[in-house]
Amino acid sequence: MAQQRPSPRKRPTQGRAQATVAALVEAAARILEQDGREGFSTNAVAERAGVSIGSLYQYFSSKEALLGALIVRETDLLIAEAKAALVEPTGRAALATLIRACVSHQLRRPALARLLDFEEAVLPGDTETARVAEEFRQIGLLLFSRSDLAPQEPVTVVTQDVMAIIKGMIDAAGERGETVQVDLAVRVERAVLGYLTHT
Amino acid sequence: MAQQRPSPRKRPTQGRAQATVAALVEAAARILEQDGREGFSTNAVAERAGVSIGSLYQYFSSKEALLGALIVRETDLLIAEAKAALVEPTGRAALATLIRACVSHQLRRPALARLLDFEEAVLPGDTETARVAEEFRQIGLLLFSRSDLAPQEPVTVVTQDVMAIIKGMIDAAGERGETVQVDLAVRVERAVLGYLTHT
DNA sequence: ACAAGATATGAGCTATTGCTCATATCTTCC
DNA sequence: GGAAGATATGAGCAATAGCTCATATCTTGT
Repeated sequence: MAQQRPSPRKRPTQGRAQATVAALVEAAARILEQDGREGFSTNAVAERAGVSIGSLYQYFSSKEALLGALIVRETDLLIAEAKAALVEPTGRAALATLIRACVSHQLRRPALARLLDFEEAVLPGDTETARVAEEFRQIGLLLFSRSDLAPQEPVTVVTQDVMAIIKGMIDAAGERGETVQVDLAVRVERAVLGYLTHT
Repeated sequence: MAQQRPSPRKRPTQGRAQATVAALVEAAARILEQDGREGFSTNAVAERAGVSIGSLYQYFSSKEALLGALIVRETDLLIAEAKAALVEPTGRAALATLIRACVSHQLRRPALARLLDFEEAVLPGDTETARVAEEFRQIGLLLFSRSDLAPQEPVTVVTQDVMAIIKGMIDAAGERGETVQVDLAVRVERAVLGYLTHT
């Protein structure tokens, strides 16, 4: 949606609007990171973005819509990284890539990622957030359907469990300020492989 | 604190206050379960508890204090169940017991447990909530210090990771409405043992 | 230069929030 | 019965929330 690119310099006016929208979404992210949900008011977001509340409501129908847009922005980022896993030759390599994507995504902005994880589960799913959630789920499903990972349970269950393990370990690590990506990735990988192969 | 018991029938007045406090805490739980954080207002809690806001503020210095009391109540429940793990003969049995405690605690009131997990991490830790958090952590530490679990990393790291795996899988399961405790416990156990033994 | 659409503004509305306090009602003991 | 403390009440305050709308400014094509 934001990725459409009409011939450049053609309608610079549109650029202004886009910049405003981007500023608002980023302001929302920063406020959530620094002050948490309780500080997340539309007035605060607008001020932080350097625009008026009027402008905020010109682009977002409600506070929730703004939060939804932020979730979509972040999840799209994660999906882009995670897709690299799909082209790996072996299931194991694919898993490692997926985990690295998740780890790097989470440790980039730990507080934000954690908060959005929670909020995503609570928010009444609008169409866009549902889309990205599903898209990410599909990547997992595809991965764990690979025969060389030999899951012992239905793929859907395995996918849910593995995603939960990854998310759980990563959230906790980010929460206590862990920053070394490799260490964390190695441990998560061990946990997931352990889950997949333990008899 | 609430567990003190002066000779019964001696000061029944105290009983009234205790009942009010309990009603308030339980009302808070129910509101959080049904309406989430956004519906969690002190006025709403008081009304649901069948008392006035005045009474609420007689026993809780702030909204956060009330939330803290709820967290303490729930964590104490979990700790009571989890302590059974400490007397198990083998490390593996202890692990299974701990996991079953967590699973049963989580599936009893899934929405509440999930929300409090998150809130506990965000809330400015007062003394009591810090106490229960530490008490629970100690149980984990004791468990994973057992030689027959043979961890490959520092115990503190193992404890954090395993707790995160348990919490992550269990939260996700509760969120999507899973209700079969045994199934879930088995899978969590496999994940944890896999993490502990995978080379 | 000008019309017209796109974009931005912010005072201000209504509703609700967390919380206080003066007052009232219980409960106990003499 | 009545004093005294414990407990309960709820109207209401200051602050803030989400959000609207009449108005202003900017941008572009002609």
